[in-house]
Amino acid sequence: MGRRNLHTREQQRDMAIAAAELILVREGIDELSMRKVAQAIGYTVGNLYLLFQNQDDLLAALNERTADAIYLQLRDRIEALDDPRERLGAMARGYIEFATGNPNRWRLLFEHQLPEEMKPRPTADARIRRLFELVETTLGALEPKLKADALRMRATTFWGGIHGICSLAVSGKLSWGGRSSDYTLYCEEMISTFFGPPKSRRRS
Amino acid sequence: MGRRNLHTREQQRDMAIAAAELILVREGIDELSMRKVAQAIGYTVGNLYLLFQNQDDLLAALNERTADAIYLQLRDRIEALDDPRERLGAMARGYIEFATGNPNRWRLLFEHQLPEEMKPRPTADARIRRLFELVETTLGALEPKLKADALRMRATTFWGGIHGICSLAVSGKLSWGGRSSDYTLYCEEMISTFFGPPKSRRRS
DNA sequence: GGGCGGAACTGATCGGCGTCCATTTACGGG
DNA sequence: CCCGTAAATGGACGCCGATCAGTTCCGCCC
Repeated sequence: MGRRNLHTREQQRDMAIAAAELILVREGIDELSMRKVAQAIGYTVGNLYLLFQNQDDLLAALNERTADAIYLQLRDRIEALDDPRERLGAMARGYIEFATGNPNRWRLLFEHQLPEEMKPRPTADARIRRLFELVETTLGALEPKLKADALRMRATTFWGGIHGICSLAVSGKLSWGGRSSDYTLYCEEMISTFFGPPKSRRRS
Repeated sequence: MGRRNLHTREQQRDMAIAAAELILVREGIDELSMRKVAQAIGYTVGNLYLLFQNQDDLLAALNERTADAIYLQLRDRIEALDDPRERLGAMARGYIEFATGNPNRWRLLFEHQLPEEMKPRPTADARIRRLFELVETTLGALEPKLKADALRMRATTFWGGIHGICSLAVSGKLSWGGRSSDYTLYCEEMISTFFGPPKSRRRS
């Protein structure tokens, strides 16, 4: 076969990323190969390299989707909430739920190191920064007395802590320190430690 | 060549693990292959499979060494300290310093997922549990009023938070929330949040 | 409408990988 | 001295990421 023109370049890119995401979710990171992606979208391997620079380029594009998905999920969780304290809790819970509910996507985003030469990916970094700024803004509403530097520091530390819970939960290593697998409990403990006990304590 | 008897099985295992660690540190995870390890110790690839069940088995053995190294480093850091608060701080700083100083070894230990069928590795899990219990014991000395369950919970949450700082630092993603690359600052913030300001505040 | 330039896509190829196993080597007991 | 057997080899297999000369056919121009 030669020229087909069934899909535009952009359509093919989208198809490839979606197919890669499906393979990632269903079969795991190790099973995600360029050959499988190519076969899934009905093209050859060589053609994939006209759409992406290399495999890591495809993975980076996939990671952008994941970052968007997390951002949107957190945004949905907080849009009906007014209290900053509740917002931070909802965001933390949403983050952990995404990580434990989509471990492969989460791991690829945060634990797969891209080679050095691909570092300058402004769009990808911007997606994560947007996610982080959501935390920083909400935290700023809760503790308005903090200066910009202190606020950034506090937000980073807090979110790093939540991120650590996710990291251990996803890799199944939280159980090393006990038996409980309800990661939300650790999340609540982290929130309480940073921001004190919840305002309205439910009975029992 | 056939039978050589230059080294015992156990010696060959140790040589292979040491060689793998060297490659891991010098060249990174992606460059760590069975073929390179075999060549480094002067044997063939096939012989490696008489020493290890497969590549993940070798990596698991390597990870045990890393866990030991972290444990010993933390133990060294705290043996001259009496105050539990200072001990926790020293452990957290030691953990972060190990992670940022040995990123490849740290990543292999915590971010490389072994396949399901290798899950029952009692020795490996015990090494990590020993490390965690060091935290839990020290925390118990600082907050003796906590019951066992609450203590475990608090220790897990605290260490998860420190672990998250490490995770973001190692993957270079802490800078997403700012510019500071002094990970120890986040560490101090986390400690202060959990245990209050340091007892003896140095001037300035 | 016909032909042709070039875009679109293929598929064979390369080197490297993890894994396996039939074969070869040489040590040590008889 | 010789032979059984443990020790180690090396080549084979199927998969991987990546490359690129070659093939096909769309659409423009005359």
